[in-house]
Amino acid sequence: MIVFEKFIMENRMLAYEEKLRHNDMKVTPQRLAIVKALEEHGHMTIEELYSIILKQFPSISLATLYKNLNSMNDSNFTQEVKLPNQKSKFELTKDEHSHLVCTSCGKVEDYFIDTKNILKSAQTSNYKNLEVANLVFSGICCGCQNA
Amino acid sequence: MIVFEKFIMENRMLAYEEKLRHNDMKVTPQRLAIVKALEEHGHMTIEELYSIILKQFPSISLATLYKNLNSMNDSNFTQEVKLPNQKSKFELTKDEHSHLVCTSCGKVEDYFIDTKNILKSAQTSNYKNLEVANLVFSGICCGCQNA
DNA sequence: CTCTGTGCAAAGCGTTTGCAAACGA
DNA sequence: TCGTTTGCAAACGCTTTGCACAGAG
Repeated sequence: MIVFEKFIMENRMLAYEEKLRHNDMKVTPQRLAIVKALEEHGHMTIEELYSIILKQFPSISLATLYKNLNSMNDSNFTQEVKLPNQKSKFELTKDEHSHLVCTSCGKVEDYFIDTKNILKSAQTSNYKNLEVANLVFSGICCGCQNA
Repeated sequence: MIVFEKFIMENRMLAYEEKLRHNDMKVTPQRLAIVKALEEHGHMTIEELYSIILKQFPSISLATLYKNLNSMNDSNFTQEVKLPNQKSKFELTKDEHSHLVCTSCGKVEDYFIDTKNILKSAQTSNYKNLEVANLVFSGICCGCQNA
């Protein structure tokens, strides 16, 4: 089973390498480390990313991290998630989804909800073609509620 | 009619003064200018606010603006609105509402939508008491569509 | 071989802080 | 009068830039 999951993960990383090349970005170890960290940890602030990657690349510079995040954001490979009362976090771009945020521990979770109806109900006389819904729901997660 | 509207506005400003005092904030001309600008212009970035207020108070400093926005945010008198692909804007705190954003001109509009059902539908096994929904809808506003 | 990416140091920019003087209550 | 606020200047922290070298394709 563990072997199987490892296989899945390796495959996913290969797909990311492909995607990087398709976006005219070279596949460097540093870049892969960023992708892998985001893949493993989900939503991360720049500092969190930096401290994780620093373990693998003690010589990596913040400038490199910023440059990479910027180019990856530009090519829509990654995305910034703006959150209330928190620093922005970054995630690998996936299908459109919403976010659940714990106001106690700050953790962010993806939530796939169909936004078509919500978008439709938000149409006004001034906006007839709303296309993107950026939804963030806040509350206390079960972990924090039990503690 | 114009007299009437002026009366309404003056009344509103008096209410803001009250609210400021209730939050242990002194009513200074600078503070009132910030409130008035937000009341008149709706959603403003710090730079927009600064350039407007500078016309009334050529000597106001950015530090004053920041200090005031911070204290007013802390007492929930104003609120920061985080937007995709834009700098944050600030608004006077009103009843909970959502935002419509034009991806072309960047304008932000309040939209009062009932979030109870949306919140309910976003409950997961990990979040049973979602309380706040931060919704931003993006599209092209009619003004930009016609142009 | 060429062009992009990396790492470093410096610059840049937005925001905050410390302090003396001004001001609101 | 007393405590808060203002304006200035300096400090601060995060992000970007320029450049020489390293590395991917």
